[in-house]
Amino acid sequence: MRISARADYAVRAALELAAAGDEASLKAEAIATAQGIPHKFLEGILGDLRRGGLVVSQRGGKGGFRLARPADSIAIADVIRVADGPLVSVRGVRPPELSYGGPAESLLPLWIAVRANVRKILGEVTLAHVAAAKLPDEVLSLAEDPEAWTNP
Amino acid sequence: MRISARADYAVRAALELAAAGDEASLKAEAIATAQGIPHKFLEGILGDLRRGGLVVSQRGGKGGFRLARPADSIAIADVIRVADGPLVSVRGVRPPELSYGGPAESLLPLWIAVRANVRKILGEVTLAHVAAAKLPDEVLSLAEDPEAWTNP
DNA sequence: ACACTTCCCTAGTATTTCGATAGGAAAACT
DNA sequence: AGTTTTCCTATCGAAATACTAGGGAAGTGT
Repeated sequence: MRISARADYAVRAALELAAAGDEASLKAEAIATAQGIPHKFLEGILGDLRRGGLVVSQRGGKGGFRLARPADSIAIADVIRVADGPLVSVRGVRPPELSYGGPAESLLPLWIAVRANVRKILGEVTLAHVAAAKLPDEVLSLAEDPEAWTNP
Repeated sequence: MRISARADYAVRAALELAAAGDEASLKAEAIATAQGIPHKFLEGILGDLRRGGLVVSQRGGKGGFRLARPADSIAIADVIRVADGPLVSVRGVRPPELSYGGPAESLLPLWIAVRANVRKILGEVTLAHVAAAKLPDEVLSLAEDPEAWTNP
């Protein structure tokens, strides 16, 4: 279960914009160096965010990008979906489109349960939450369990 | 956030073995046709499961594969880890090895929370649960919510 | 008008994943 | 001995991922 570089970069770029304020605009290059993201790659990702309606852009000397909506109205899940497609997929397809036979039949409800659990977190946490380092309590309590940080 | 073909296939193969009983053994070819998995690709995956100590193999005419331990002692998470590496990774690395700067600092605890939530499900559900189509109640109640099946 | 900046678009490359195929050695059964 | 099946290696191609390069379009400042 892996989160792609695209998704990670998209969220981090959106967080830089959220931290800059809903009015201010940042240049792609500034975001790239601030977050250590290859800047031409980031340009493509920002294009997706723009086409997805999450950011607006401005060309020219005083140009750059800024959020299209307030940071507390954009969930992390929104950013990932626009940049990277479905939040959770199995072999590239969404769980409801899968079909399993024989003893694997109950695998589908299992993937659905996993997806529901991921959605519950990423659909609720917004850019404003993360940028301000104030995660909701339920999320924080999950992350604070020392066992959650152990490796295997 | 994607579950790879390797992981999906590995779990389904393990489920076929679990359904066959802890004693019986199945040939790779039989598992491949039962689950519609490319059989040479599956051979490689079964090799990983063997090296990971989850299955044992036997060559020759009456050969095949069987589970190395009872099906109710093998979690879905165990199978995925052996076949596909870490359960959850960001850009290919495990969350604890990541480091974020600036407004993205709280992204790490967020990924940790997501991972903890995924673990809670996949670490608890065993091959026996799924093969018998009897998921634990907490998991079932997540999967039964109609909203969990909607697409976006 | 002109230069400069920054976004925007297309194309190209390297690596990995997924899947198919192939050849052959080792172990077990009939 | 001969068949079966795992096991190991190797390769190949298509697609996706993670970038890189170059140039055109839109905006700003002088």
